[in-house]
Amino acid sequence: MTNRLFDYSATAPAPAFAGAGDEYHDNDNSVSCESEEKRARVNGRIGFRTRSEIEILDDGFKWRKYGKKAVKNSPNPRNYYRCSSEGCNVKKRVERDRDDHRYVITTYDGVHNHASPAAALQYPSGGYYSPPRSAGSPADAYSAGSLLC
DNA sequence: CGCTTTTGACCAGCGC
DNA sequence: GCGCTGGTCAAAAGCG
Repeated sequence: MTNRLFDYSATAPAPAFAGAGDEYHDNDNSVSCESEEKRARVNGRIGFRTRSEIEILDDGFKWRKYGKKAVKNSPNPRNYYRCSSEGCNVKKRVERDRDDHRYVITTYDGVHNHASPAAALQYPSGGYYSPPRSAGSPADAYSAGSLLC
């Protein structure tokens, strides 16, 4: 990786990272989503779409790719990333939007139990988690709950 | 030298 | 019971 150029046209719902992470979920509406919710049984799962030309969004953490798989839902392959920090078992799923190729769907699985290297440089206050620099308009950011269904 | 990336295969879970 | 999809691991190669 090494590309730090990202269009933060959209930003991740930082609050969800805090730990409470009760998932996103537009709630109501998807009854079929329930099974999906059960399967999740992992707290701190967030999905959001970002308008970016690159699929590797540098959110300040060091991600190591550990797998790639072509899913039937989208003609594009899905990439699986994992936080390279020891003790941090946060996983990230990145795939291009099926309808808008200029959008990438990023799904975080888990919560970082350490401050991001980049955040440490900017927020040496020993913050648990520091939101990605630059606050964009959450307009594009939306709960991918319906998307994952 | 160390770390990351890449591809393939294997396994598990769920649905029909 | 079988098939399918998704997800993860492992080994090797390349690059900085």
